[in-house]
Amino acid sequence: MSEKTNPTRKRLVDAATKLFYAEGIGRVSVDAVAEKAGLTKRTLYYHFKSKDDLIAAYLDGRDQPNLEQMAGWFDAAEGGADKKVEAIFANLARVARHPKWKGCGFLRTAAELAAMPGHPAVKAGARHKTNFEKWLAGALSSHDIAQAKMLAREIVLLMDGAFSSMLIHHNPDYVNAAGHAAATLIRARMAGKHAA
Amino acid sequence: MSEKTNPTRKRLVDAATKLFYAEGIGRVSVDAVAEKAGLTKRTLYYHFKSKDDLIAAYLDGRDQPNLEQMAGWFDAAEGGADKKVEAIFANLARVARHPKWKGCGFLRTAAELAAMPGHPAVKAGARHKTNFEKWLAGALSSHDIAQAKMLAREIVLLMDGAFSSMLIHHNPDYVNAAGHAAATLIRARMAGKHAA
DNA sequence: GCTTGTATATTCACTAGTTGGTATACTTAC
DNA sequence: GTAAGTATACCAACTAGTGAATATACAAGC
Repeated sequence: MSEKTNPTRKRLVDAATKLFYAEGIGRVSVDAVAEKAGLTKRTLYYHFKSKDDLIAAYLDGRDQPNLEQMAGWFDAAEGGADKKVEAIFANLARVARHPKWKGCGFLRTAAELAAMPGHPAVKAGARHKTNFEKWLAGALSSHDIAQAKMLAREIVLLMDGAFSSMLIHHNPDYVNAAGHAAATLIRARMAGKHAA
Repeated sequence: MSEKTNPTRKRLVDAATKLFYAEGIGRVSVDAVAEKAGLTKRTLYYHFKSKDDLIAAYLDGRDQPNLEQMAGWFDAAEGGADKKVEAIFANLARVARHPKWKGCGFLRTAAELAAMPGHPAVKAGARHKTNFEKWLAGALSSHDIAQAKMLAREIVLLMDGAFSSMLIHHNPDYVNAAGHAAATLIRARMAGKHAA
């Protein structure tokens, strides 16, 4: 049985995902994850060699679903690339209003593990952010946007800034402002198609 | 004796600042802070009613020094507002290379305390970010930049995104890209002076 | 069909250390 | 003497991780 589809392992990762995202990795004990999964801690340690290993599995498991969420919002929006990107931010501002929303799990984990830069979970976060940036660059260039790579990076920066600002202010205006800035940058490139 | 200038209290806040920033608030015990300050834990609890209180004092103490750092970089740079803002990011990219750099303490604390949105330390972080945004809006408008408030918010978003991206990728290119995007947005307003 | 062997999967009970916070007593300055 | 400040010693709860036993699944031998 594949490591990824093992049902017990999946139950543990699902439980870890809910708890780690809701409370933060440092505030959730391994016992709590095992109990949430309806298993004992010893079983957890059979499937994961350490808590750090479990944290990395949690973030690895969020990579694809998150990318699909973003791509779904982009594809569903009407209009040009500027409107489609702005729609991602608008959807983000909407879901961020929900009381269960607690920011970007990748960024929060990196913040908690700042003292351990080589931690596998930080690397998983970096991979996800890179994947998102690459997907966005591809989506922009297929909409005939000049300098899609540079633009994608700028939009990622605005999005991570939106996550952070929303987390600290609890005010969706910041997310919408980021979306507006992203759309402005895109339109500047749509018109000119030359470097800024 | 004022609460802020009490020397024993200051020793404790200084010790907390170093440890909390270096390790993260969840990974530093109250005992460790007391020991770093050369005092006992009981003395710490005489001056602070809880660890949460100490965390808030740590962030409150960073507000002014951080603002002065940013303003210093801005003032010292040659050129127009675009160059001055870009200089802030360039300095950020420089200091972020230092191995002791561990991101923005305000954002990291908000990330750790995401499950406690009303926590006094999160509020202290929000106050600091608001102070910075206001200072930046004032600095931009005194350089004759149109829509300084909107622009200041966009730059703050880019900066928080730069902090986050740098923390997860450990690559200063992200910080410089954010500075470049900020300068681009400023120049767009310097030329046109009309809404985007 | 039944036993046995073996690898996988799970549990119970435990450890050694750390945590935030406190009860009590001592010291110093006025 | 008294009040502010500091220290010693302690607690009950919780932490990540482990040792040893057990349960389940499945195949081989007969």
